[in-house]
Order: sequence, then C-alpha cells, then structure tokens
Amino acid sequence: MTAIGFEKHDHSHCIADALSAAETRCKAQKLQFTPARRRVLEILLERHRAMGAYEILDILAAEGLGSQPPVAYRALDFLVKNGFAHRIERLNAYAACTHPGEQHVPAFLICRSCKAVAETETGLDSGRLGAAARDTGFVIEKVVVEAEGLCPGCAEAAA
Amino acid sequence: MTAIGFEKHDHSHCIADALSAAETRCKAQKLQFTPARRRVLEILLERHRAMGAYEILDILAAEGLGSQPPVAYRALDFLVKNGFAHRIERLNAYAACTHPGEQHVPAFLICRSCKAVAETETGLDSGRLGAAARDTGFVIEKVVVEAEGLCPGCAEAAA
DNA sequence: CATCACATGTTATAAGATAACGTTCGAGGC
DNA sequence: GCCTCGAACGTTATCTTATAACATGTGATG
Ligand SMILES: [Zn+2]
Ligand SMILES: [Zn+2]
Ligand SMILES: [Zn+2]
Ligand SMILES: [Zn+2]
Repeated sequence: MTAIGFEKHDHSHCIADALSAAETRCKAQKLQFTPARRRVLEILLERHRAMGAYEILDILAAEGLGSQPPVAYRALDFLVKNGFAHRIERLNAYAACTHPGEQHVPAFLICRSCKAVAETETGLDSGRLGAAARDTGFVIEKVVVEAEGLCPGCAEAAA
Repeated sequence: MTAIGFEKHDHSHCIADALSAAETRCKAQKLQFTPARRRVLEILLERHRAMGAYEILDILAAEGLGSQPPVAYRALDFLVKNGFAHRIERLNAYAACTHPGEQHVPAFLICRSCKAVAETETGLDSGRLGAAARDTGFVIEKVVVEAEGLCPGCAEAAA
C-alpha cells in the first residue's frame, strides 16, 4: 500500500504491469529497453513519487549499474522522451507516467508537506493560456502545469 | 524599442514608471527597496526578458554592487516574494512582473527560438487542473503554468 | 567483413542554489 | 544619548543539478 495520486491502493502488481507494458511498447516501436533504462523506470514505479536524478543514481550505483551522472540522465532522457516518465520542473525531479502510451498533457499536483505528487491532465490550450496564445499568434508546443499545495491528508492534518 | 510580450513598443519611460511604482509600493508596505534590490529590478526591466541569477550577478559585480551569489539570490528572493518579479521554472530564470501590485496567477509563453518570454495570466483553478484538485481534495496554493513554443516572429520565420 | 547507429563508460566541468557566520546599520524603546 | 533588536549585507564554502566531450562496445544491415 502506497500513496498514489493521494489514494491508497495495493500495487503489488502494477509495477510489473507497467514494466511489461513498457517492454511491449518498446518492442513495437523498436526502442531499446536496456537494463539501466528498465531499472530506472522500475525504481520510479516502486517509489511512486518524484525522484531526483542523483537519488536514482545512488540506487543504480549500489546495484552496480553505473555510478556517473550521465548514466542516470541518459536513462531519464530516454524515459521522458518516450513518454514513460515526466520531468517535474518545480522539483527538478522525475516521476513515472501514470498513463503512458496515451497522448496527453500532464499536469501535477505537488504536496509541499509530504512531497507526494499526483499526475492528472490538462489540454495543450489550457484555458486562458490557450486564448492568450491564439491572440498573440504564439504557437504552443509544450505546456508545463504544476500546482503546489496540500494533499488531502496533509490538509486535514494542518486543519 | 524592445520585444515585450512579442509586441514592439517604445518603453523609454516604462522602466522609470515601473521603478517608481515599485518604490511607492515599498514605501506603503514598509518594504526596504535597497540599492541592490532596486538595481536588480531595473536590470530585469531594462532587458525585458528572463535572466539567470548569475547573469544578473555579473552585471551587479561589474557595477560594484556585490559579486557573490547570495547578493543576486537575495535580491531576487525579495522581488519574487513581493510580486515584483517571477521565477520561470522552466528556464531557471527570473523576469520582471508585467503587472505588479495586482493579485494574479502568472502564466508564461516562452519562445524556444529567440528566448522571448511573455507574461499572461490564468486562474488558480486552471481548467481541468482545478477540477482534478477539487475531486481529490487537494488544496492548491500556487500554480506554475509555462508554455514553450514559437513566438509569432519565429513561427513566421520557420514557416 | 565493413560500416553505421546507438548505447555505454569515464572524466571533467558547467550552471544553479544555499548554508553558515560574522558585520553593519537604522528604527524604536529606555 | 544610548541600548537593543531585527533586517540587510559581505564573504566563504559547499551543495545540487546537469552537460560536454571523448573513448569504447555492440548489434543490425548490406
Ligand atoms: Zn503521463
Ligand atoms: Zn501531503
Ligand atoms: Zn506578474
Ligand atoms: Zn521567438
């Protein structure tokens, strides 16, 4: 039982499921799901939270999968580029995507107290931002939407 | 004439206006608008774009206003905390607020080609994100909305 | 087997940010 | 006038995050 998107759930299987789904998709798209890449995704899925590159690197190093920064950054670049994980700008951290494969614009709810991160989604033309872009002629290619605040649990504890 | 929000305008006066407005507000709110803080805001207004802390520090250093990182970071912290400037997560950079004093949630349009940054605004409950937060009981305190793409000028040049 | 693309190993360094500690200086109380 | 306090500042050192650059391995293709 781990907090995911602020809800509890038994996810003894969902790591394996997500990994095998990733494996399948990599095969289909001729992407190389190498041991380091696979292990980094697995780490993100296990922890089910945002993790810094160096935090991940520490784990890889302890397991003999490499000890230099590029090892972690290369794996993360691969995962992010191919939609298996997201970078969370606000935290300089990374988290496994909760609905990989589907085309989507992720948005995050970040608890400033317990550091939990939930992924939800938004549109590329997120409300007024899209309107502003259309007004000015700006062509949006990517949108970062990250909210910071208190998750249900921490909000209750604080009240 | 400088690009502001992707439009051209003569802003020979707007720097001075913004500075005196800041001065007035600081006086009213008993905030100390010290030389370093004032100069950093002025630098951001002059350049009218997002600038890194070290880029600003270089200028301060050349002018004898201090040469160590905390000098720049302290001034920027003050400006951001009090709404005179914004931090742009995606760029690890800072920009003067284009409508200080007014309570608002800034959103940015960032040109990946020419690096221009335009500030617009959005709501705290930005569309689907707000809905997701309400569904889960998450309490949003702050929202980061940053879009990356091509400004009108660069989009045209690329077409 | 030659070649090419891609992944990896490794070293070094760049870029961004903060911790910590002492000093200065002005406003408000005595 | 003097004391005291807090906010700002000066300075040193260090920490975190990220990338440049170059050498090496390896599997697919023709
Ligand atoms: Zn996702
Ligand atoms: Zn929480
Ligand atoms: Zn603003
Ligand atoms: Zn542009």
